[in-house]
Amino acid sequence: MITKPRRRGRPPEPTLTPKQRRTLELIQRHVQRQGFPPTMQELAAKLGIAGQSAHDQVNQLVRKGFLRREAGKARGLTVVRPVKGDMSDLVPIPIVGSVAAGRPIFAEQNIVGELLVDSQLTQKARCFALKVQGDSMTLAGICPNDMIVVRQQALAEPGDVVVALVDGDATVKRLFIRDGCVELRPDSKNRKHRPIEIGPDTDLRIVGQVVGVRRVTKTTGRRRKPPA
Amino acid sequence: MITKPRRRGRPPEPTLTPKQRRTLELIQRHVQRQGFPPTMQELAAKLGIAGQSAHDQVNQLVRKGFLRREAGKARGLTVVRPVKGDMSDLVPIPIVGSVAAGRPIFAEQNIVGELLVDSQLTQKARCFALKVQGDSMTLAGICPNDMIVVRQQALAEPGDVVVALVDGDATVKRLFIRDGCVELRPDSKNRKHRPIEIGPDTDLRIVGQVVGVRRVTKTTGRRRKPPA
DNA sequence: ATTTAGCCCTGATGGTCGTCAGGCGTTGGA
DNA sequence: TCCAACGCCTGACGACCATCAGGGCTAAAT
Repeated sequence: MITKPRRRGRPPEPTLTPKQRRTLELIQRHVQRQGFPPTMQELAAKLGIAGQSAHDQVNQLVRKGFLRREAGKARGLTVVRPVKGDMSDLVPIPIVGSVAAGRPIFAEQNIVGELLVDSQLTQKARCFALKVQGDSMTLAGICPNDMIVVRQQALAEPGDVVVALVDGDATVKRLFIRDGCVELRPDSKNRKHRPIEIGPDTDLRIVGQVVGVRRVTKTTGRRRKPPA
Repeated sequence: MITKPRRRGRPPEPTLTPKQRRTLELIQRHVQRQGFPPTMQELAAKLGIAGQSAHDQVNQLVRKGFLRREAGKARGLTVVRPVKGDMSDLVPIPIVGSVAAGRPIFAEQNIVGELLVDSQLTQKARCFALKVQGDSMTLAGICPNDMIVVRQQALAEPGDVVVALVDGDATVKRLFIRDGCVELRPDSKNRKHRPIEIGPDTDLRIVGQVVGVRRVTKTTGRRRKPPA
């Protein structure tokens, strides 16, 4: 038999209260969206309560083992045990018609639509979507008519699949460095594609790195139950 | 022909300088280990430079598109483009001999060894390792003699695989709630294991949630080239 | 009725943090 | 040789932030 201390008064909640769950979800979302935890007052503002109340709330979550706090530090929270539920979050990125030298990619006239992608993919970076034209990167899983998600950046590292402007023409290629020279290599069985070597006279501008691919596989007219 | 503005003076670095790379790596590691980005002075301290210098450094990384900053906010950094390299990081957790009622799990005498696990797994939570005894959870991928990594916590949600003390005896089971009653169910083809229903008189204490499994598959005496 | 948990508040305090302003030395193109 | 990029510094300022102290209300258990 286990001796029970015969406590008086209201017993502690054995689970997360709705308020606590809400708080935890908010912190989680903040970390996912912003990349860092909220401060007590940011949290309080979003919850519509006072700073100290948020502090109290967080204390409970720490006590129950959902959060860890680095005492005294700004934003010193870590989500130790994520609460269940779909935290995914879609953000729109522009679909650009073409990438060419001279005109900025994000120019109004150049945007032909919008694509919703998971915010995890873009990570707050400037991104855009682009339709693939050639078959030079099929081995890298990038096929004609695919939509690729490109993170805008002027720098890339060897091995990265990039969108680049070579003397004004846009291409998708894998970037390498050989003998101190930049080289853009295709990833394709099609032998007509050859590596492009960038000499000192060539004008190379890296537009961005491919961070995602979106493909809509063609379906026949029939619906449901395709032959197995 | 592209008109060159004929700039004078030293041109900007087109890549990450070693210092910048080091700074970026440090920030990345901080985010991974602590769950939130460092402050300017924390960064400065680790780099061995002044706060403002760290600020300058971060500015460059922002300019080059590796970081994003939430201006004016404490720890307002986000790593937009992770730098390559293995950021994995092993932390030791204690291997406990047994889990029983009465004595604390982490008591010195109870620790029979150490296990190195990826810090991503533990996420700064209190964890320990435990050797599996029965075959009641084989369908959940937990076999006899496996080492399981357990995150210590007194609360769990339906569907979680937990380590629990039922009237003083430790078991690994999957937790469910039926008719408002807690139920611990085995995941095994072995019919001798039956669900345990927790009545109001049963003393249930949840020790922790199983977050990982470690198994060393037995090998024969021979080395290399086992029969295929 | 008493006690305690959960939730929320105000006000104050002191340290932390981002940022501004300005300066120094080195280095590498033009 | 001149200029600009880079890396680094000191000092100061104001806003932000975690935390303390103390209190109030309601609900649930003894």
